[in-house]
Amino acid sequence: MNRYKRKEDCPLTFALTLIGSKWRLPIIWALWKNKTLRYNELKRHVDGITNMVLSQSLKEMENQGIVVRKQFLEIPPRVEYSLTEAGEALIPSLESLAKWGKAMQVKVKNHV
Amino acid sequence: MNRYKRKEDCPLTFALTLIGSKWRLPIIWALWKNKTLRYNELKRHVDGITNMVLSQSLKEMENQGIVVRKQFLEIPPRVEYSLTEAGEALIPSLESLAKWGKAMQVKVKNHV
DNA sequence: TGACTTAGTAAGAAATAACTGCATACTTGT
DNA sequence: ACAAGTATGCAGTTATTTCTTACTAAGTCA
Repeated sequence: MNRYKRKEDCPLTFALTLIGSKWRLPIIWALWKNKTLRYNELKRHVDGITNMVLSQSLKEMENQGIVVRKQFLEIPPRVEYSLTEAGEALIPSLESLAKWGKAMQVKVKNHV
Repeated sequence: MNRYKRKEDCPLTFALTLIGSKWRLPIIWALWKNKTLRYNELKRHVDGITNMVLSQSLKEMENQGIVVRKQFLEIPPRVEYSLTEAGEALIPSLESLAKWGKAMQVKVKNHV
C-alpha cells in the first residue's frame, strides 16, 4: 500500500536520487566547507574522483538546482562552483543523518 | 583535506551505505508504517522487490542492527520483522530529507 | 618552438547491483 | 490428489555505475 504509484514520486526516494550516488556527498561537503571552488580545486578536495565523474556530476547537479556554475571568460579558463540555496538547505538533513550514522558506527564497533 | 582518511570513516557516507541502495528505504518505510510484518506481508508492501533482494537485504539489515528478526517455531514457518530502536531513530532524519526532497520536486516541476 | 595550465570530453573496460526463474519442505483447504 | 501458501536460497544473466586512459583548446612563459 504505497502512497505513490511510482517509486520516483516519493520525495524521499527522489532525494536519494539527488544525493545517493558515490560522489555526491563528498562534492556537496567540499562545496559547503569552502563556499566556492574552482574545478581543479574541487577535484583536489574530493580525493580520488575522476574528471569524468566530477564534470558529469557537476553538470547534473547544476540542472537539478543544487550547484551553481559561474564561468569567467578568461584564459586559462576559470569556472567557479558553489552550492545554491537549495543545496545549502540540504545541510541540516545531512547533519542529522550523519549523527545517526555516527551512532551506528559506534554501535557496530562495540558489537563486533 | 578530508577529515577522514578513508571515505568509509565519514559517518554520513557510512549512513548512506546503510540506507542508500535501491530497496532499503521502501523496506524501512514499510516496517515503520506497520511496526511488524511477516516476510511475505513485507514483500507485498514493497512492490516489485524480488525474494533474492528482500531476503538478502533483511539479513544485512539485521547484522547492521536496523531490523530485528523474530522466528517462531511453527509450521508453516512464521518470521516477523520490525525495526530496532536504532532503525526507528533514523526516521526523523528521513523525514527531514523527505521534506527537502519534496521542495526539490516542486522546484523542478515549476522550472521545467 | 615546446612545455605548461585549465576545464573539461570520449570510448570502452571493469566492478557492482539487481533481476529471472526455479527449488525446498511442510501444511491446509478443495 | 492437487493447488496454494510459508520463508527463504542459488545460479546465471542483465543493467547500472564507476573507472581508465587517453585527448582537446587557447593562451602564457622561457
